[in-house]
Amino acid sequence: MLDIQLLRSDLEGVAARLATRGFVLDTARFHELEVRRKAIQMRTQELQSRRNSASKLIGQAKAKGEDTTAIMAEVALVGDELKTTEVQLVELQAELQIMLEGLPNMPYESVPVGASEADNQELRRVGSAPVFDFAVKDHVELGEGLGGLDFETAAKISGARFSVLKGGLARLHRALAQFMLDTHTDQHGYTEVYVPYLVNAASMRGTGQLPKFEEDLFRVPRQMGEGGEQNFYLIPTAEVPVTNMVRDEIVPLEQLPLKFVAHTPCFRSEAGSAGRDTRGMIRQHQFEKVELVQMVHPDESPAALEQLLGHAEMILQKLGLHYRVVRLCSGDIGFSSAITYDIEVWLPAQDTYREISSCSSFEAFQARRMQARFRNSAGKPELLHTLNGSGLAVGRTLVAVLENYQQTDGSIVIPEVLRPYMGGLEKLAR
RNA sequence: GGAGAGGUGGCAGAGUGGUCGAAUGUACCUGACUCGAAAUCAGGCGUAGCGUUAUACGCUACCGAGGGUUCGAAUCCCUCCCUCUCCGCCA
Repeated sequence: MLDIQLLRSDLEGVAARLATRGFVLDTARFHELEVRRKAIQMRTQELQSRRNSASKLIGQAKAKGEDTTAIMAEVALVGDELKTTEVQLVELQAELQIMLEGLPNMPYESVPVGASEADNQELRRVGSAPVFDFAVKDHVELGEGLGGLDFETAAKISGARFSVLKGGLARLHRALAQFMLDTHTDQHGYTEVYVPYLVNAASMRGTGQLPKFEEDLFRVPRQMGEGGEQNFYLIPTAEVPVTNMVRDEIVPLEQLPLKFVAHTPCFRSEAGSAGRDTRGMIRQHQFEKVELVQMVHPDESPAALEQLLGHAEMILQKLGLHYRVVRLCSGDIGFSSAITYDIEVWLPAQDTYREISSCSSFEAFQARRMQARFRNSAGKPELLHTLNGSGLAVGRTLVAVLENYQQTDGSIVIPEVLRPYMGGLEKLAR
């Protein structure tokens, strides 16, 4: 959520910055709502003030045993008008709130202006693509050849966009997650957290998935007492539960920065992506991710994003995988993001780079929604900055390892850093 | 699933229809005393919105959440959520 004060003081400036990401801010409507809100709020508060002082007088008069009919008749009139204006005020503020929650974050100045993926900026390539002297297979062929990847059984159990892993492949998948967690906790200073996979609507609202993107989520209806109904949502990323740990909190200054890492499953309905990446494990309804989350002092967030990006990159470097870092353009960054770097890993079978991590700074956008604050050096509560990034998407990393470490006979050489997690095994073969 | 207790400022904890944004204690800040500290004494000390661009002033809202009664609600009524204790069941 953007700061409403900023919209009030520099509406055109905000509109201009949102325009760079293809969002049209209805400035006339905002202005109109604000004018009405201001008038009604002032009137309401004036009436409340009169009612309060009159009520106080009634109390005093009654204590002395005096007659109060005249003043009570007067305050009744105030009460009648107040009933109307209070309702109007609530409605107006709700309208403003809906409008405000529908506004995406403003991109940083450094974010290249562009309309789509095609305008993203490649920053660097790290490592080099492996050279094969045979026809490479993709991860589906490799996995099925090893007898460890089974989409048919997954389809029977659940449906499309699910997978079953078996044997060495299942273990390799687990090894990757363990390796990532250990690296981030031991070497990068993150605290591991275990969090709920079902969260309430307030948490989804806090990180920006709700109200706008409900169709991307799996909703789990839940009967509450006396016909009440309240939904749980399956998390689409650990970002949601982990970032919401600080919702409605005031963190002491000396505890900053907070750095958390969590390994969780992620659930996405993939509405609107029918027909995209239907083959293999690239785009699933359920996948595992190791997520890095930081809550930092506002002054520190640009540097923290660079560090966080480096932490994610380190995993690929240790795994010996070739990748590139891309700065997303204004038209391609996510709703809540002010700046996003994607890490794209080389997939030889597709002869292309595919996203394996997305690292973003949200500035105070999420913190404002969540009322996540810290106590600054003046002792006053101030909004935190939140950041997160995948470190990394486990399923896609498995795909990358399979494809990049394949041998001519269809076996897979296990990257050295993973071998301790594989009982010393050096190679996956049928 | 059953029974009971409870949710109030950073923390503890009083308040059961009006003078309560809220006693008191504690923590914290300032000052006095002191060479300095401790102890003691005095004062201050919630969040947010609006007027208003303003750490100053005024007004408004906030006592788990939402609704209701009332001229007036932390306090009374209704619904829900959460926490704790005991019993039952259970990975």
